[in-house]
Amino acid sequence: MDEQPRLMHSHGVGMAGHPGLAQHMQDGTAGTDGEGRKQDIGDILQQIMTITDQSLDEAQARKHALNCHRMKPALFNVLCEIKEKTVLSIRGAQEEEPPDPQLMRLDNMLLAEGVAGPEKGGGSAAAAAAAAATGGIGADNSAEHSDYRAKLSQIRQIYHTELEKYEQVGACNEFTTHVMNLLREQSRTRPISPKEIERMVGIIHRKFSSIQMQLKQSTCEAVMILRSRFLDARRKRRNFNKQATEILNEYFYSHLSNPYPSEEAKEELAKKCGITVSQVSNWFGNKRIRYKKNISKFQEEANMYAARTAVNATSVSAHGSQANSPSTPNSAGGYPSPCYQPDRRIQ
DNA sequence: AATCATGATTGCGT
DNA sequence: ACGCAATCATGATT
Repeated sequence: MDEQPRLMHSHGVGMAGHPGLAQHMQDGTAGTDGEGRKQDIGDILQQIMTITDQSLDEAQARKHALNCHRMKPALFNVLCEIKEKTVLSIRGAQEEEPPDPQLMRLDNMLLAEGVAGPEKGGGSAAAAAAAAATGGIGADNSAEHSDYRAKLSQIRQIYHTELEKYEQVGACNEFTTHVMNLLREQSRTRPISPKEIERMVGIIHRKFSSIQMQLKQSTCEAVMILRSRFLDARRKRRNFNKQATEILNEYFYSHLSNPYPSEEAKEELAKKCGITVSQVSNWFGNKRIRYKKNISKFQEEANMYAARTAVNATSVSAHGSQANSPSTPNSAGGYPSPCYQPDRRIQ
């Protein structure tokens, strides 16, 4: 494409200054007036130059004629020679980029959001993750997230249909093979080295992958915006349901001397309450500080839960097996406990 | 609309 | 990495 000026130039100067070739030409064309086509190099080159301007049929015919021309091999060699010299300047140092870190980052993000994952019904994985992140029990906030889920799957669908167009198995390869065939075809009449074809394929691939990258980037952006709008838990804070808070409070007050649940305990609590482990951690963090800050305010609550666990303990004590009942005495040195005393109410 | 309650976030120290 | 303390932002209550 871009070598036209160069060819034109060589046509004007290079050829004329090649005595050997000129000689050869004259010899070759002198006696062949059988087809009635006496052409000099200029004409042939002119044909080659204008071949793209012709209609396809005409071009095809002309190409065929050119191919059959007896001078063709010689000319072609010369063209190749010239090309070989000029092509050196084209040979820009372009190294194949290894797996692009940014692209990988985008891929990972999309995968994590459930957008790039395997085709599933409505991105349920993402919805589940979202539900877990905001910490709710299904029925409670499924309505909240249905909008989010719908929008996410919309994004997902767009992403996939767009991606299919540029996927390696799709249009990219098709286009590439098409171009390669075209170039191979042209390489019979035009000096095109295999390396050039290779280079062209590289260019096409880079172009396609850059389009893909853009697609992924904009999809990521869309997902992030969606997330920030719908899932910013801080903006859309929901109180835990009563059962969850009771479970948490029960644990807290029955472990008042050491209200620091282990990782496993947190996991169990999270499962029982239908919230995440980090939410459990948050809850205990808040609870500890707020309890400590104003113990008297929590006195009533503490007594209530203490009484409840006491009842539990007596009913369970028949079995004798207590995995994690209040093992440490209340005075072990955690928080000053209200030490359950029905008579002594709040001071 | 004020105020309180509460889950989440942030900055810091360990 | 964890906990604490302060703070934010929202939900619930008055």
